[in-house]
Amino acid sequence: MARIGVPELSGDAYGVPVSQPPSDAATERVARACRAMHEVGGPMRLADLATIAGCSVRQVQRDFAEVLATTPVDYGRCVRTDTARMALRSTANVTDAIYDAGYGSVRAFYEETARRLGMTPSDYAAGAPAHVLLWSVTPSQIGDIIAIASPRGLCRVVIGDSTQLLEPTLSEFPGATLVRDEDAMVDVMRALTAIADGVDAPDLPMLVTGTAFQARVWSALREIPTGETRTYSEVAAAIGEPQAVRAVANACGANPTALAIPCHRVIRTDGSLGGYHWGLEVKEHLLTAERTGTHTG
DNA sequence: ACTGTCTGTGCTT
DNA sequence: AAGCACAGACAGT
Repeated sequence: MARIGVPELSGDAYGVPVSQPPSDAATERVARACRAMHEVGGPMRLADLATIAGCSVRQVQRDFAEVLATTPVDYGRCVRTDTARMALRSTANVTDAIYDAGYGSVRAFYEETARRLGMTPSDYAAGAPAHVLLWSVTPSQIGDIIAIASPRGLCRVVIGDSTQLLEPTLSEFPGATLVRDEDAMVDVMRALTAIADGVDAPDLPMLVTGTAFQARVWSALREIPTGETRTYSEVAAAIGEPQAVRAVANACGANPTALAIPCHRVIRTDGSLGGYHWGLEVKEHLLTAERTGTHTG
């Protein structure tokens, strides 16, 4: 039976397919390239991005694949749809907003955003190449953990009472064939329960999609080490948008893969917990477990 | 391990 | 036909 993840990268204590955290140099190059595209408001030529990043074209492509799990052009398109979305929110003139965002025609906007704006990340995942999605559920200290994955990575992780949550969670992927497969998912579930126990676990390969902004927030969250926390303001600053504190909080709340993207490690500046989609008791339990270090190795 | 060069494929104009 | 994005393979450090 197919295993989840990237077998050739496996080989740590959990036997879980590991995607190594990107290097600082790669993250920095990607950040520079992204900043440039945000200034332009859309995709840029690869050669220009390479100049800005200070490396070869090939390296830019590799960095984007590694850090953001996407390509430079695709990221640029996300930026452009984000730009259009903002513009549409603040103006009544649809046509001007679409042209200002960098689309050559209203039709081009609808052709591109029909796939992006109109779709939730879950819908996108269901329509992605992997039409067969595997799922599993396991009990843990913080409640049942339900995980759904494609062969390319985790798509969804939810926490709670499986008798209540299972049906609606699986229903989020109406276009996919969902197969319960404990065998293929065993290592993934082991890693997720480790995180639930407050134990450090390797990064899991993920196949999630969101807006360009959400992608930046989520990759920033993955860099918070086990046992540490950041404030919403700190995360906003880390992605170069110090004023976007509320947007960061929203992106945390939209995290499709609980635990794997550790949004529970983001708290308020005053030290209070802030919010958590799966219940504040769960967030508190996770942070306490991580802080007291149940680390077994 | 990280990076650049070369190369083939596929898409768009 | 030309230009471009992309990713695999390979070599240099």
